[in-house]
Amino acid sequence: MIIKVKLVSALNEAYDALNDLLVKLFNNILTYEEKALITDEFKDISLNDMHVIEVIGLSQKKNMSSIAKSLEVTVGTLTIAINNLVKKGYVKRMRSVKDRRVVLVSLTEKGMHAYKHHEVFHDEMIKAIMKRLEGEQLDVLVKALKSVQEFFSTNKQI
Amino acid sequence: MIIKVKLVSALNEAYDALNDLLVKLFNNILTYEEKALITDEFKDISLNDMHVIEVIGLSQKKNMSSIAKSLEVTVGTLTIAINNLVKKGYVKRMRSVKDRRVVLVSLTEKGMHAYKHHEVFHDEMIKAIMKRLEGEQLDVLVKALKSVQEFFSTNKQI
DNA sequence: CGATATACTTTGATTATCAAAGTAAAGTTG
DNA sequence: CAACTTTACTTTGATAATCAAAGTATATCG
Repeated sequence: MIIKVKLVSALNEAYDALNDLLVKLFNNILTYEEKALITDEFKDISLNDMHVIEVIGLSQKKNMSSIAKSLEVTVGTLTIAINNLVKKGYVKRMRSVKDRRVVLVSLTEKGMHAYKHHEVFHDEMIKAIMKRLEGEQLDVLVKALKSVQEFFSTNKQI
Repeated sequence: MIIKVKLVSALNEAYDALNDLLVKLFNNILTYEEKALITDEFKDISLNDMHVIEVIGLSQKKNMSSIAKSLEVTVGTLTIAINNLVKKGYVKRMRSVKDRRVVLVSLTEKGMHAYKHHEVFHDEMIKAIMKRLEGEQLDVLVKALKSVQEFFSTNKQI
């Protein structure tokens, strides 16, 4: 009897802790990320802009459709975001020579700096997590997050 | 030598996995929540509206300033959100009799239904997460989330 | 009573977003 | 190969969320 009660209450504790943590985390991550990213050097771009920059990435030119898909916005919305980033000097636009309908987008030097700045933020967050976990706990966490992530990605379109 | 390389690469793997998972999870949870909440019954309110409803809560009347503070928006922004929710019948506005500058806000019947709907969503999400985790996974997840939360809340105002 | 503070609303501006219409290039087909 | 369809993107018009600053009404303090 007692054992059962104990088990249940441990589960309840985990339940409450999870609920509480998820709510708080969501609130904090966004405001933290915003404040961490929008420094004096990059004061003219929004968190949203930074996410566009993140998706464009350092490696190679990307077309509008694929960027829009990654960001889960319409191409029209992306056009406006890219207009802004071009105006501010973070991003270059080019027409593809192969297919002249296609617009190829890439980061300027300034855009790459912003990208690296963002990377540092992510890095610190991940390191902060890893520092606090010992040995196989890290493994367990990765597995746990994977299965949670699976749930969300498969149930995404309800 | 080999052992060291192995260790480092295991850590790197964990690092990459964590980074990837966190980014994906964050995006997916938001879209999942949005889709789960905005059903046929509550098709006229946004996720944002739902968060306002959540903060108002079931218990007692709240004034504008305290709600705005909880949501971390200006009172002006909240005024607009509340105008909408009143127009749609989710929320009631009253003047305090004690201090007639103060506006007291509470949920209508319809608002309470929406609140409960949201609660069910949270409950199902947490249960879905818990169901997928075995043994110590739950513990480690909670611990990891706690440390992340700590990281964010202590570093919040940069 | 008059000055100041507080609680809220309004206003004007900006940003993000979408759906739908528009434009231009590429592909298909009779 | 001319006409139609599809694709890739931009533009337009509308809406929502947001802020800072100005405005309004009430309360408090000296």
